[in-house]
Amino acid sequence: MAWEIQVKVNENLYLRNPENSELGKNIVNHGVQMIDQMGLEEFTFKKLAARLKTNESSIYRYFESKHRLLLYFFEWYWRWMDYQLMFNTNNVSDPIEKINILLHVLMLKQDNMVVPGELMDKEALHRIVIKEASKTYLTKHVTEDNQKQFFKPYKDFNAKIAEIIHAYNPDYKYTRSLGSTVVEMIHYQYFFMQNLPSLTDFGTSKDENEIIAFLKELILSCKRN
Amino acid sequence: MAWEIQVKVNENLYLRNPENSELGKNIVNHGVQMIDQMGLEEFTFKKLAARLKTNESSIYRYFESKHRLLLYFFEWYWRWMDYQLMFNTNNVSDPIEKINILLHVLMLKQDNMVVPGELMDKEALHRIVIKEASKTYLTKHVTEDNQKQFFKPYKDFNAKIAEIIHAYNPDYKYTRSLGSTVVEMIHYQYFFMQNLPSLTDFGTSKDENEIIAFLKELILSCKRN
DNA sequence: ACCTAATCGAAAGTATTACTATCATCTCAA
DNA sequence: TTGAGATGATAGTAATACTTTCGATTAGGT
Repeated sequence: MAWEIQVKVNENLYLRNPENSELGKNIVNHGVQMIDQMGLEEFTFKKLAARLKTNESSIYRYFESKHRLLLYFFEWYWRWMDYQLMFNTNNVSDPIEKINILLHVLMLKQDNMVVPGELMDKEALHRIVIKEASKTYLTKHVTEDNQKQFFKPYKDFNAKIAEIIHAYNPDYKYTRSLGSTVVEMIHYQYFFMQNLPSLTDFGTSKDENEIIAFLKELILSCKRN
Repeated sequence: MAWEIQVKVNENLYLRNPENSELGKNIVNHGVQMIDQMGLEEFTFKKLAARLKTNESSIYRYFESKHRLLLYFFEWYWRWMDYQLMFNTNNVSDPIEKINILLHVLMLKQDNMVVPGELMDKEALHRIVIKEASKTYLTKHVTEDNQKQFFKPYKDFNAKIAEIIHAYNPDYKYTRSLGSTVVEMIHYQYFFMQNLPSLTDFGTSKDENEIIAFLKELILSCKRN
């Protein structure tokens, strides 16, 4: 093929690069499927090994723990998101249109860049990020993991949101906090809408577009007139 | 004493009411301390039993699992918050002042109602809620737990926030979602400020009052002029 | 074709967790 | 004084989250 886009993940997250072997690719792809289906707590390397008809120890040769595998997905997701945002906002100069695109990218409602040969199930990954991502940093070793740069893609993505908000609203003081609010809330409002609907205004419609509308209005209305 | 205020927790959360015995009270009070100090994942009933110089099995007679104990704290916290909000907004009619009080209550910066004989460490509990609360509902059995009404106090508190927002801004369509955004974000922004500061605008000052200012402005600016 | 290193799978082992079950003791209220 | 309820000690279970060892297979370089 004439070109290729590759998501490059922090090397410290794995022991052996899963991209470089069939087994590695299977671990990642089936890992996403399984965590999506059974939830992070039920998921074990033993079960994954059984599904791949291999041995637990083989998986441990790629990832030193379940937590690192989750961090791998988390990194992968935000690097991919970063690319999607860059791609979809290319040649767009209107700040409001950029905000609009941002929200659609975050909700996985953009035109997906199809990468040839790419096996990662983006929808399953998106569901994992919604439900499990906060478990990557709500731990007692956040600081350590942060020093190892495991949250860098997430923080970089946030910085880009802050920039977009700044372009729309240069006098606003809380661009970073509003940015992280939007990212977290696009996931939480979705989760609440599905599971604890009275915490949202979308319990009846269960329409993701309403979440986008809510957050868009939230960002736009922060501008003083 | 002439009066007493008691936080009443859903009976399905415990096997034996911990309020009714010394051991029960110790489980609850030392449980809060330990989870605060070592984090939820490190905390076990065995360690708690060792600290109380009792046996694991005795603790299991009060709470059928660690998760239920966490839910107990979560319920307790939101019922107590509910009382604090009611108490502190009593006789206040100005909507903006109510919003202000709400944010200070949520940040534990209100005048604390001191309940005589009350042992629960509110500051430790508050830290637990910041760091561990989302783990109560980001599970595969949310729906079950929700049916058992375990999230009722949290949802009730949210409904009150929605009312307060509505009183200030009657035309606003997203009162519930904005309410849950504010509650979640007062905790997340605090956590980010301490642990992943680049996700906020408060990394340098580390000042909780700035979080309150950010959220206050966020709520107030949603009103159309 | 041959050697070597890397990779893999199988099996077993370890420490810990999250419980459950049994039983003896202790206390306190009728 | 009797007996119900609460407690404490011990033991046991199934599962998790790994680690270690070892032998077989495979792949790459000369």
